[in-house]
Amino acid sequence: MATKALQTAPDKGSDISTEYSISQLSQEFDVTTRSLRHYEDIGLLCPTRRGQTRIYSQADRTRLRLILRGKRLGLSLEDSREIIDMYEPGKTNIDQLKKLIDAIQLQRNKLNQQLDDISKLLKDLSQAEADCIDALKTNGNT
Amino acid sequence: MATKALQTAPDKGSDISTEYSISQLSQEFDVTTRSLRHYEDIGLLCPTRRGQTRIYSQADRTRLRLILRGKRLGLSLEDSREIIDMYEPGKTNIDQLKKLIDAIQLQRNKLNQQLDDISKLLKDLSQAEADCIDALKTNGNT
DNA sequence: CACAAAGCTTACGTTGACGTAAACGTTAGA
DNA sequence: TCTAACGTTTACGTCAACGTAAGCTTTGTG
Repeated sequence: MATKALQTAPDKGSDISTEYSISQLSQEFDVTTRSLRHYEDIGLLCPTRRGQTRIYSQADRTRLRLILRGKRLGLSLEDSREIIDMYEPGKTNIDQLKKLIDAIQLQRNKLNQQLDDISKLLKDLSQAEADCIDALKTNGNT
Repeated sequence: MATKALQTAPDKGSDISTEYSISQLSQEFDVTTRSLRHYEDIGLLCPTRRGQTRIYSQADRTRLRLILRGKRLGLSLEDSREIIDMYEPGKTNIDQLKKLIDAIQLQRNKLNQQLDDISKLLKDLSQAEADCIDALKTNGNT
């Protein structure tokens, strides 16, 4: 099913405790609790509650991972929301599915552009580094 | 030399006119003139002037390309400044060169992380797409 | 019991990266 | 000559993504 991407491998370390407090998640992913609450404010996360206290599930944790991956790639939270929503079901409407496939292709194009950008940047860095080392050799003993 | 990365191939189309107005650059790279002036405000570009009017050189054009590439990768303008400065000379100081090499390695690590993120995202997208198509087949005739 | 640690809400503040408007100078063409 | 197109500066506005502070409840511990 389409939800597969949001399910994580059973996590053989911490078996039963498939629950996380806000500070746990905060520490694990090195984000502030403020950010986690913010992501909830804008509907990117929706932990359940025990009383007032937020309880994060495995799915929440996975969503957070996707959010942060998106951030590393320079996506806005809105962009991430779109992408994350791609993994969600409930899009049984055929037109929606077709639109979704288009959106996926669009994202793919952007990512491929990024791949290209990165490979160029890596090349440039290598060149810059080589120039540095060269300068060190040439200049290092004057 | 270390400036090599900032020099462009002689550009066999427009030979002599190695000069660009702000609107030319703006159109060519699809950015607003406001952005170009902003990049200058924060010292990322420094076109010469004819009177008051900005004149952009090939080097400026290349710097702009690097800035925009950085943006596509989600870098802040400050990050881009650091990277761009890596290509600059005037770092004849040996300690600076060594620090530079470290900075380059750091950037390389970040980029490799991005590569990893992207490949994962691409995989996820493929999976989501496959799920979509599957849903279309299964559901398309009910 | 007191009090520190962790949680909560509300709400104003901040930073980066520009957008937008006002008010003005220069130059080419009808 | 005048006006349309392009250029300039100055300066306030905006939006996303949180930071930060205030004030309050809940919970475990010496």
